[in-house]
Amino acid sequence: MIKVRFAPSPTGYLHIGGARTALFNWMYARAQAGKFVLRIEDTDRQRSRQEFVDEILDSMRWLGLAWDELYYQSERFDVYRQRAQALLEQGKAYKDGDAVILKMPVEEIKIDDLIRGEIVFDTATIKDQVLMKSDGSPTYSFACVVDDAAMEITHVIRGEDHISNTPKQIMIYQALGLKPPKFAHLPLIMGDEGRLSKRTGAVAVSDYRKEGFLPEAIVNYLMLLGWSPGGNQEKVGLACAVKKFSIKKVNKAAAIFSMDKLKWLNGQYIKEMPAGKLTDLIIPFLKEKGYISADFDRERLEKIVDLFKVRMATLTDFLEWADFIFVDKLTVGGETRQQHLSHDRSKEFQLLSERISRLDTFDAASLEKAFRDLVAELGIQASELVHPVRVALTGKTIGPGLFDTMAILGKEKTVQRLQAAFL
RNA sequence: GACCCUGUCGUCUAGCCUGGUCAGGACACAAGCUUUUCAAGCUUGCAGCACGGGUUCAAAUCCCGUCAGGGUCACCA
Repeated sequence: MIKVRFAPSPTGYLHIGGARTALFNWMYARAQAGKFVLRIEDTDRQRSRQEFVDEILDSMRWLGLAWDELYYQSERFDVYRQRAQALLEQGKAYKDGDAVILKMPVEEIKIDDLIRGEIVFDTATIKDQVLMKSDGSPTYSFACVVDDAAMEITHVIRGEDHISNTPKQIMIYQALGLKPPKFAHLPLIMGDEGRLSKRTGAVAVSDYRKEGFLPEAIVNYLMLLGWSPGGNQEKVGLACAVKKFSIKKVNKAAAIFSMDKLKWLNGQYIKEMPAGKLTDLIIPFLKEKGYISADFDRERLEKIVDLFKVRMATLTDFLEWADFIFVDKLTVGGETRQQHLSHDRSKEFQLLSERISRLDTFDAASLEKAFRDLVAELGIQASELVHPVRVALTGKTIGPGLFDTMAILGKEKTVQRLQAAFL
């Protein structure tokens, strides 16, 4: 049975690049009916923090990447110490102060990378490697090799930045008398200007969550970076990806992260989501913003969400589009006011508010009829009144259809805002 | 600098292994349709095999070189 692992270090939040590595490992494990191990590499006690561990586990769960086994390297120091001691006794390593260092034999090392094919290294250019540091903690490569062997990892799937670590680690396997696993080095994810950084967008998975991205969209986008399901398919669910996934079809070239495409995908997932489910996801954002309290009108909220669904790219977009429904006092920007409310329409607004006040059913169809009758009587174009009214009601020049907007705003607020528009 | 990896539209990619379809799709961009605005949707357009040599009747595809980009050279992981 195959077994893979994702081994993040809790010295920071789960990075979007790390999430992609985790995802490919996870997909490979599921595709091969193998196991997926999560190993927290917290050997650096100074920089490792519990809050980062929590965040990493939380982000993994949120993305839907469940693990079969979980390990912490900080709990395994005895194992590393024993292995180092054995190498010392066998004369394969030597001491320098309290540090244990591996003698690097000179030889040619061949890696048969599952993605890149054969890679050849000459260890003559590689220095002796520190295995145990003076403070008694293992180095990354040593702990990594000891654990991958102990946990019976069959395939190491990791970022391209680890290619040059591979020959060093193979030498450690040899010294330990262990058989190395198979390796697959994934292409890196880059930003617009080199490394992926905050300039391109959020870096931590938890930040994407806060910004209103859906886990299925992130996972979908990430899998498309360096892999394709074929058949010109863009929207791919985890289950479908698992069926089609093949490590050999993973690309070799680094990919540049595109926030535009991620947002597009996120919007696609939002559009196809039932209003009820979407509402569930938006409620926490509304509560945090103070737009709704505990006893809000669920049915009405679902209608509002449904109205804005089609134009949202992220969940937080809703907060910006629909803010006028939740606030009591509307503020209209100076420029917008100048453009649409500088011409005095108080007479028309007054007539409109009188007409709609009399409506028994305050729905879009009735509102539209009342509105159109009025403009016909006044002998003006509908658009002459539509735009100023929208601005007066929403503070925006853009938004859903005006009659839907009025209906959802409700009679009271609509009339009140119409009458207050030119005061 | 040394070693290693990579190179198809602006971006993500299909095609490369097993040479021979106008190099296909998506995002973005532009135009049109629709329309009370913005979106969404539909239609159309723009745009690419890094360069130079080979091999071959035929090269994005196989080989070599050049150039460009990236990664690693820690008692960080």
